[in-house]
Parts: sequence; structure tokens; C-alpha cells
Amino acid sequence: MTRHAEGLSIGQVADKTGLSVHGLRFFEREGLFLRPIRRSAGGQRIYDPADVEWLLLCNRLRDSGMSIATMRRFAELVRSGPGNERERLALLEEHERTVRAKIAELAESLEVIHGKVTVYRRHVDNDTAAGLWSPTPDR
Amino acid sequence: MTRHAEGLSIGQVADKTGLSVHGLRFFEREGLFLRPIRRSAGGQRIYDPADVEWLLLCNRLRDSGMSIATMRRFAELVRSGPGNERERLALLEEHERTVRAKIAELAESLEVIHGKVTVYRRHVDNDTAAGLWSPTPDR
DNA sequence: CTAAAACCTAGAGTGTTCTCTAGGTCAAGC
DNA sequence: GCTTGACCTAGAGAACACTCTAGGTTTTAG
Repeated sequence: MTRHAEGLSIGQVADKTGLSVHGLRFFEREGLFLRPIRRSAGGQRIYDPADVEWLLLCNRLRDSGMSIATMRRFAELVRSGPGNERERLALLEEHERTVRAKIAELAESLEVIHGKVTVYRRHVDNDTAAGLWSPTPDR
Repeated sequence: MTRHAEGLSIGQVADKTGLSVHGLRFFEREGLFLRPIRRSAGGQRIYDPADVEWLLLCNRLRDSGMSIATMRRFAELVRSGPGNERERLALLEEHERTVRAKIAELAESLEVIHGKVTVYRRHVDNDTAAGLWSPTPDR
């Protein structure tokens, strides 16, 4: 590993971030990095640890449902340097609200699902059919 | 509204469930109903209140991330009548676990995002740049 | 030096879940 | 009866986020 000091290959970054090598190139095409990725003399990508850190945040944003388009907007804000922190904050706060809403929605759905599970469990344990769906013979 | 007693048109069901008319026809093609939807003499769909109830559960399942394929499997189990309650229970329990895991993951992401929001808020309020990303000029 | 593994580009293909189009038919109100 | 809005089918199209292919080049290990 005679890489430029601190430099990481695409494969190493894939390992560290859980993204695929294809995914990393895709991210780059989509403008999701904070700056151009350096290249070796032969044209291979050389990443810095800061890129990995950024990708780890990207994973969190993505996993929490942020679209590529929104992530790109955020990356653009960061790329264009200091001065737009209010916009970055607004974007993140908006996403935070979205995530909180999604958690609340999931919690509501969970209640319904858990209710169904409870009914089925009682049935399976007791051999009762009350309260279960069946192709109701109602016509 | 001289519909067959209790009968609902596709538009009415769309209103009640939040699904689009197109979506309802799509659901039917995908085999997500518990039984064939009746038709009027002229070929138009007539839904029963039970269908609406089922669709509302479907919404919960879908909103909580269940795929169409899994919903179809569940619908098939229900359609094929009593006797497979254990399988239905297993399917629902599996989904419940998935939803719980997703909530946990979102909560983790939320913590990270909220941390970022906090840093940005402090910055915007205080005019400090510590901890913010910028296109680091590091080479 | 050589072989194998990792990497490169551009672009095509995939899976999922709708969403809409075209070209009609049906039903309800006046 | 006629208009208007709702509905019908089959199938195309769209949006999203990858994922893979083909055909080649670079790097690393031995």
C-alpha cells in the first residue's frame, strides 16, 4: 500500500462506508462529494479520510430517507463555502422534521400491526377464529 | 348515488383510502384484494366496505415499508381461508420486527442529524465555524 | 517480468411502485 | 336525449437509486 499519504482507494472506501464501488462512482457522477476526488497518475481515484467521514453522514441521510437530489443540494451548499449556513441549517432542520414525522408514522403503523399480531397470536394459541380476516362470504 | 346497497365506486374508495383510482386498479392487477371485486352490469367496479377496511390495513403495511410482493403473499394467505393462521402470524411478526428495526435505525440517524443541526444552529446564532464542513483546502 | 486483482469509462439494464395515455364506454343530472 | 364526469382496458412511461456490462488500463504481489 504505497498510496499517497492518507490516500484511500475506491475499494478501501467501499469497505469503510458499506457503499459499493459502483455506488461510489455513482455518487461522484451525482455530485455528492464536497470537492473533486483526486486521481493517481494512472487515473485511479484517491480519497481522503474526510471523504469517508462525509460519506458516513451521507449514509445516515440516505438511510433516513433523504433523496439523492436533496443530498446534492446540501453538498452544493457545503461546496460553495461559508456564508450559506442558514440554508444548510434550514435543509437539515427540514429533514429532521421529516424523520421525526416518519418515526411517528411508523410508530402508529406499528401499533396497528402489533394489534393484528396480537389477534393472530391469540387465535393460534387458542384456536379461535374471531376477529380474523377471511374471504368473507358476504354476497 | 343509486349504487347497489353498500356498493362503492372506485372513486369513492379512492377518496376513503387515499389511494388513487389508478392505484386501486394497480392493486387489483397485483392480486392484493381478498377476493374478486364485483362489477356492475356495465363493467364498473363495485367495492364493499370490507374492501375499504382491508385497504386501510394495506396502507399501514405499505407505509411501514412492506413490499407489494409481501402484501400479495399475505393477501393470498387470507384468501386461501382458515388453516394458515400460523403463516399469517409469522409474516406479520416478521414485519413487526422489521418495523421496529427501522424505527431504531431512524432514531439513530435522527441523533446524528440532530447533532448536525445543533452544530449549525450554534454557528448561525454565534457566528462560529467550528465543526462545519467546508470544501477543505487540504492539499 | 508477469499474472492477477483492482480499477477505469460510458452507458445500458434492473426492480419497484406507481402514474399516465389513448381510445373509448357508462352513468347521472337536467 | 344529451352533456358531462366518472369509469373501462391494455400497455407505455416515469422516477428513483442503483447495479452491471464491455472492453480496456493500472497497480500490486511474487
